[in-house]
Amino acid sequence: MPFANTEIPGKFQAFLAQRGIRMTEQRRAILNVIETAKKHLDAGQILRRARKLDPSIDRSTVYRTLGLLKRHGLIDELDLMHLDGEAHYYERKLNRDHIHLACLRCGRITEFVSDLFESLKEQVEKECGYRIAVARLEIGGYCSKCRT
Amino acid sequence: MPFANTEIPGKFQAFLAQRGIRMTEQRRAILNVIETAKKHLDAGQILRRARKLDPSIDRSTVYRTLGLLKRHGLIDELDLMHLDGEAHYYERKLNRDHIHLACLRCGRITEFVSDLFESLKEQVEKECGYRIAVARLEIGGYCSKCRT
DNA sequence: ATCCTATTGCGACTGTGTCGCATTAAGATG
DNA sequence: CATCTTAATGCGACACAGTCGCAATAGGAT
Ligand SMILES: [Mn+2]
Ligand SMILES: [Mn+2]
Ligand SMILES: [Zn+2]
Ligand SMILES: [Zn+2]
Repeated sequence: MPFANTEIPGKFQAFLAQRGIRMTEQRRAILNVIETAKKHLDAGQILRRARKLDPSIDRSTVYRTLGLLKRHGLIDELDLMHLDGEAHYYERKLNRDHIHLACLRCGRITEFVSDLFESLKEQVEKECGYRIAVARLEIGGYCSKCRT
Repeated sequence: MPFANTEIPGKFQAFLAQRGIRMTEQRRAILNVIETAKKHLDAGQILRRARKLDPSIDRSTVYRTLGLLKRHGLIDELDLMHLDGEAHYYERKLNRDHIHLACLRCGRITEFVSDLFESLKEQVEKECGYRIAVARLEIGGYCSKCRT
């Protein structure tokens, strides 16, 4: 469940328009689904929801759109420890990065923001000489309720 | 390229024996491949290398053994940004966790150890109440040679 | 040497993600 | 508004990772 939506929906569309990327009926539907999602969705779930807005949308269009959004840094792709199958999960990128914790017993997903994480990324950029585009910290473990 | 091998090969076998897990010809081959690997390998690569030691080994045995090693916390599973296909990569777990950086242009993989990373994990355990089993920090970006 | 059962190979299967190609429709232009 | 260019789509076929049930095999305890 990505963080409270403090963003105005429609941001994606504005961003892409500014870069001269063509807006289609299908893209509008997919962007809408992702922007308003209250949890992490995989490609199949995105497809099903988008089809409620535009029933003609094809699976491959979803994948192509996810590729587009990834390339432009608008969404992040997650494994969430592949607790159920091999699909990847997507969420819109917000101002601030966050960490994902997945409980290996109950499957609960927790999000966490940390200044230490920001410092760590800075350290990596400096000491490894990388310019970071995506930073994914995913943790598998046992939540307070499931700890033995 | 996992870090310099300061570990004695055979550790896996000893560990599993101690837990009363049956050792087979096939498992010995697979463990050997993983323990002596000098870079991150995917399941297909592990299979091909293991077959040189025991040609009868089947794909499913590799996957089952990887599952076993994951469950016992002996190996880590990585995406490495899925730079080439959807396969996952494996490496033996060492004393110290490390971060993976993947260059989105040249594909180079860099490993990095950081105390900040250790502190961050401690913070997460405390503040989120999780007992961490696996912590994966994977970064996609541009290495010093590829930065525009 | 015998026995129990965990592990294996096999084969068939599921599901994710990709791609080429003919068709459609965005949106720029006049 | 009609025309035109070309990016984007739907479709179908595909590649490939990973899983599973089942009968046969072999570890290793006795
Ligand atoms: Mn993955
Ligand atoms: Mn590594
Ligand atoms: Zn839990
Ligand atoms: Zn590079």
